[in-house]
Amino acid sequence: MESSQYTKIRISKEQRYPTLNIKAKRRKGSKQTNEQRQSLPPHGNPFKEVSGLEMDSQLRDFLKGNIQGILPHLSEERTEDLIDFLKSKGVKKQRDLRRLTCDVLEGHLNDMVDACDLFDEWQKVYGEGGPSTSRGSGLQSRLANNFQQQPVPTPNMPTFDKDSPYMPASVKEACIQRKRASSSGRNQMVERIVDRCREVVPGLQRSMFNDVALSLVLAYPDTFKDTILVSKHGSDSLAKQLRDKFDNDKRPKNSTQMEKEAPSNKEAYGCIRWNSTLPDSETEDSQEEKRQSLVDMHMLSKKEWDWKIIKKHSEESFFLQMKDINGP
DNA sequence: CAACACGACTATCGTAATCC
DNA sequence: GGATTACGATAGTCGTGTTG
Repeated sequence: MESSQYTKIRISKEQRYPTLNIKAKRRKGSKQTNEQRQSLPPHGNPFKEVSGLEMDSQLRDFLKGNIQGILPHLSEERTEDLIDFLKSKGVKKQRDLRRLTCDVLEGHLNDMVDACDLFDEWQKVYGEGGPSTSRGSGLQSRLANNFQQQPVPTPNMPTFDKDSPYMPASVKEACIQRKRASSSGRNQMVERIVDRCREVVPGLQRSMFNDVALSLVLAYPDTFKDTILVSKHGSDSLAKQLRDKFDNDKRPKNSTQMEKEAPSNKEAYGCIRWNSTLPDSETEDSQEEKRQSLVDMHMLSKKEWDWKIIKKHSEESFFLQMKDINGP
């Protein structure tokens, strides 16, 4: 049941693109995706790295401002307490903040939402993609066991791991035990991830879920990787599941009401309510002449097409077109 | 070198399948 | 049986190779 559901959504690329060939695959490497084509704003770091931040007072000031910026409701006392906690976890530089998981933060704050907000913000700003200034630090080695493999963050997209509050308990357990996630757990996870992304990513596009899926598959291959591989990375099913959820959520909830409000397709195309009266300025012959001129134009090469005439005659011969569609 | 063909990919939508 | 999920068709864009 469960496996068949997963198999069902795995569409072979060869099935979908029967003419896929090696030559084309070779080109793939240099291909630019649609989202890459779009000129995304640079992922700037609002917290400019300050040299000498290792100094205690500077780091404290930075952390205080940063935390209060993300969690303005947090009291002075709790903020100071959190700063001490962060320092105890080996945070020596701003970028060390990216090493803290939701689980670790929630353990101290006892607040899932606050922990998640901090985690998301720090991942967004100091995500794994950037160069580390403290590789091999005590913190890193302490936190390294939290992941089988560090998830790959996508710029502007939140990062999800087994400790994320958006991960259902059953899926988290599956990740830990390196087992397949249950169908219901996986669906629940997909729903939560899509919700969260929609919440925090302005201008979210379905293609952005490819990286989220890839990130999870890389981190937890036993739990999420396709059993029947379509591509090398094996994240196609999960990516499609996320995209489909995103798509389906965009649809109107009350389809029956929408159907009542919207005209039927036939009516939308004017086939039922077509006004069969010939315009005053036109005759059957003039309509036929325009039709013939369009046919003649079609016989020519595209270079010779006169678009002004095509547009004009197409509009003016609307009566004849409708008559041909609807009959006399 | 422009025009064209083709492949890869995305977004959208209708609808079948499945879930609850 | 309604709601949700997933499949597949279609249209469109873009990059690259081929052709005249």
